[in-house]
Amino acid sequence: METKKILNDYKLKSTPCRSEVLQLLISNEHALSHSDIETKIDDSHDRVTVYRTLKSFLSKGIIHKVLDDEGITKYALCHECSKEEHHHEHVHFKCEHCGQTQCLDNVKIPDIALPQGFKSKEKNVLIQGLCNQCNN
Amino acid sequence: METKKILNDYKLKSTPCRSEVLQLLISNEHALSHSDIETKIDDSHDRVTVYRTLKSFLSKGIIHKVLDDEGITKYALCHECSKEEHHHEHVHFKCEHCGQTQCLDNVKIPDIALPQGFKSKEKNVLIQGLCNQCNN
DNA sequence: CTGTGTGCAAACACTTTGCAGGTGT
DNA sequence: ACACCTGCAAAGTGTTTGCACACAG
Repeated sequence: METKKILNDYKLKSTPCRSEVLQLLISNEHALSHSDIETKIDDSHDRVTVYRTLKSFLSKGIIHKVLDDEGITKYALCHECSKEEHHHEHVHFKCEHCGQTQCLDNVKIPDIALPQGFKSKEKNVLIQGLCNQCNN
Repeated sequence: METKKILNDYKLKSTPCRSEVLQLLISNEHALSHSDIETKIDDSHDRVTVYRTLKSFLSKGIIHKVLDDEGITKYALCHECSKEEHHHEHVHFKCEHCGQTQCLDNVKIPDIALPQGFKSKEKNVLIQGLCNQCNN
């Protein structure tokens, strides 16, 4: 059980709901919304429990939030983060054909010069277009 | 009445609610959420009417959506758009101290190279940090 | 055994829709 | 006069909270 080990690592108790949600996020290359997750896991898990599961994953840094262009909150694994250090300076991409959102972990956000007086602490980039599956 | 002229230009009937919302957006340099707007205009206007007003402004290209880091939808005037042509390739900035979100119209989004097969059509950048008012 | 996670019910926030009546041009 | 805008009521969706019970370590 890979998920059990991960949960232990992050000091979260291993429970069926957490394992299932985590497994889903691990095996899925796209960011998933709460409702995506709800429909893909076992019905027996309550909607509220899934919310709380995601919240606990977020607070431990196992996953991060991805906002798409319509403000829909999605979640994806933190591939580049260790427990101690977090990097989210990668680009998110939403395909307008298939609707899927993904992290382009290898595409870093360039520096952007701001006007006098502004101080940048965090950057978030969402690109929309056609993904490599839909662009033919 | 500047607002009346603008509404006419965009082929929208001039009504009290539209004028008031438009005036508010014109005189405000920050992006405003629906609830910001609701509290700042005359109580007599129904919440629903404000939603519809914003939707009509959006569809005519008078304003554009700005999403902040928490997925809150805000609205700001299109300074750079004409009726025919729309540019939104500027950076949005949210100050983590005062909470205000604004368009940095002069800060263009740099080109970002995507992996093989991806095609970019629209880019959206949100930077968080301290604005020129709060950074001292 | 103890603290944490879960399920259920309910509340809350945000946004949309249908309809009847009112208003701008 | 007519099309369009508005207000009200209601419903849909997404998310949070309180509480009693269940379960993992």
